[in-house]
Amino acid sequence: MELESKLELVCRGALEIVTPEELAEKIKKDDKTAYIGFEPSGKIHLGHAITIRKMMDLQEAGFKVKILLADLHAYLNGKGSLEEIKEVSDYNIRCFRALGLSEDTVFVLGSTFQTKEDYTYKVYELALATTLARAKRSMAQITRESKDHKVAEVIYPLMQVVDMMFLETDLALGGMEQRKIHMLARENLPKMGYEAPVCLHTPLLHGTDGSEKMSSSKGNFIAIDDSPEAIKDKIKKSYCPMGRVEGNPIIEIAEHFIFTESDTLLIERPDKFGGNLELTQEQLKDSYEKEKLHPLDLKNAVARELTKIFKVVREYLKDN
RNA sequence: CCCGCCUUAGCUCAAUUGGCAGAGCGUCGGACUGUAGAUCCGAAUGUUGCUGGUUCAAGUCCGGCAGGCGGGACCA
Repeated sequence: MELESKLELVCRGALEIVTPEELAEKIKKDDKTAYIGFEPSGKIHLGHAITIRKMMDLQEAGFKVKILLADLHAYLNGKGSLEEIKEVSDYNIRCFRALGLSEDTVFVLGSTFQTKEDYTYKVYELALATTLARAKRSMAQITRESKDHKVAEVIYPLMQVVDMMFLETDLALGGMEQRKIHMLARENLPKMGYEAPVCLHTPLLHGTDGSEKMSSSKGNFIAIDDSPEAIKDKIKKSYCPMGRVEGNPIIEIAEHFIFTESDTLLIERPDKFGGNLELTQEQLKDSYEKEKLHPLDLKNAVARELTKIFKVVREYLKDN
């Protein structure tokens, strides 16, 4: 693949790359590794899927992909006992594979290396270099909601920074909520003798309730293995203001999952509402904004396509 | 280690001298919209942190334990 097209592929849909210049250099390397970490979660949803798809782009561009099942991080974030978390992580690996990552994807369970002596010393070293305020700030969008803040909360970002070093990361991928931790990494890894990774941030998907972020804890997600009925039901219940494209979860789903696979979306609607339409992404946004496309018609079309797109995922998970 | 205050619905908090455990938010359902939301109705929700006691009767009083917050003490 040409360098230019690799770059284009990697950057497609990214909200931010720190920095594009460094990426252009990294991408020339023969051996290059991209990493992302996930706290094991009971449900893998569309938000996760956006980053996994980006990882697939990176694989195509020649990156070796490492997925961290951050069991200790989940533990530090109060998600349950280590044993429960490990169990969920096996399910998560199946989900990630189902989404289409290649066979040579490396899955790493965090606790297998995060308790090693040299790792621990690096965490301490970073702990000494990082102010409390900075560590807390980096966790603002990640920490489980609670007013009783635990020390665990500030250990978490430090470990994440050290992870990048131990996983020999050239590129760290994450949603925008990861950016403050990533910046902490870029600032401090060089001080510890490790070249800072390029950071690539994907947009966050709004929750089906219209809130800032889709997250399993808030129950405002569509899971990648939701049944067609559940998908339809959740989309029907979703926040979707007439004429408003900005922050509209249904429009976002169309953008990220439908128009990435096909150029147009078929809107089926009764003749009395204008009959069927076939729209490109631009046309869809335009008609929606002008209120020429009704939210319900949009929802029906999105639910139909989303069900189709995730059929292979549901089937993979049934058989594996 | 000691002292004080706190712990009630998913969340924030009420509950008189001990007398049927409530509200707001959220959730769910209905109405209204050709979606959702907003709005208007309606409903559900509890081992009152755990435990022992006093009492006809304990969220409330007494003891113990746990967790949280604040202070004190210890620092040869």
